[in-house]
Amino acid sequence: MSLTSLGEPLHRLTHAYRSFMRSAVVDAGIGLPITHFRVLKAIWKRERCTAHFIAQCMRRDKAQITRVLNELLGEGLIVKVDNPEDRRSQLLRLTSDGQTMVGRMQTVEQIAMDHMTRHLKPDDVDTFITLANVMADNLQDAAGQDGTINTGESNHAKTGTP
Amino acid sequence: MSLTSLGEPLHRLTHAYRSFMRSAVVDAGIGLPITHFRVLKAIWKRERCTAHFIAQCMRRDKAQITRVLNELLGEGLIVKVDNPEDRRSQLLRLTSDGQTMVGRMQTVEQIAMDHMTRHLKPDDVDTFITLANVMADNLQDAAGQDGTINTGESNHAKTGTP
DNA sequence: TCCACGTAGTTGACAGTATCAACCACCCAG
DNA sequence: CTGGGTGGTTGATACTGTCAACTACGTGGA
Repeated sequence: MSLTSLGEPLHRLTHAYRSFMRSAVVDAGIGLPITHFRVLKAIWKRERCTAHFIAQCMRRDKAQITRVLNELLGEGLIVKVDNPEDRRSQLLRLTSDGQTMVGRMQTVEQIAMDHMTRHLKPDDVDTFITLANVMADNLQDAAGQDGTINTGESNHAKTGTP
Repeated sequence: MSLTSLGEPLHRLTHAYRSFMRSAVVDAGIGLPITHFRVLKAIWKRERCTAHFIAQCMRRDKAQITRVLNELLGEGLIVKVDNPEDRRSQLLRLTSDGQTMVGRMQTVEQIAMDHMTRHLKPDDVDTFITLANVMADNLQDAAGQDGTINTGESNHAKTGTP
């Protein structure tokens, strides 16, 4: 039965993670969905961040990004400022509320990570991350052949802070 | 900052996997969402399977399971038969169409797995599965405790499939 | 210059996934 | 029989993901 035994553990882990994060976030009195936080974090990490960049690095539809950004805007967590290099786009920046929010969310995420990796050695966590990235690259590579996204760079969003 | 870098690779892999599977399924001319397949597979694997069992083993809300089952029923992929041991529930069984569908879907899933684990040693895949299961267990353990998350450990009913 | 084409972002529509709460029918212990 | 627990259904709602059409702007070539 080991044929398909990769998908199920992956679903299980993802579901457990999302579920844990969601309730932890609610417990912390934060009314922010996970995706919103991820977008917020991307803006926080990236100076000169545009909606396009977020859509690319998260491999999400730009439509979804637009909507998330509008909600973050409505919550006063970010602002858009004109991009002097391209009038079609705006640069995204955190407000001070946004910065505070990132801090709070990261605390929550840290707690989740601590629970998640309990009894695991840092080495194991590292291995996991590496394997996950390799697999994601493999899949995106394979999907790319079918005529999907291919904008210049190949896949190494190694979570760096450029 | 590498402490919190577990969530992103996980999201990335999950998204890539779901995305790949979705389009592969569509390419194969199968109009069945992933969740439906997972439920179907659970029924296929489990003799004497009930909705409750599926909800438990997938950790999903029973409401969602009900709806998925109704759609599978509508597609003629499963049937419900009275459970002689409990008149509240019905046993779920695949029709021959359902069996065929499981076969087709598994072919697709196998292709996804092959792509996903390209360049990886079987050992690596094994390690990944083990780590994913440990983390999922950790999170479910932690979520099992109530609200405020701050316990050592007192409960470790691994409920596991080794 | 002007045009055609590409790109950044927006909007609408919809499918799929997840969760909560109320509810019915049944099971079981007392 | 009665009351509390359980399996399943239904309604409501929110989150996530995707496609297509559209606006406004950027760029390269005639």
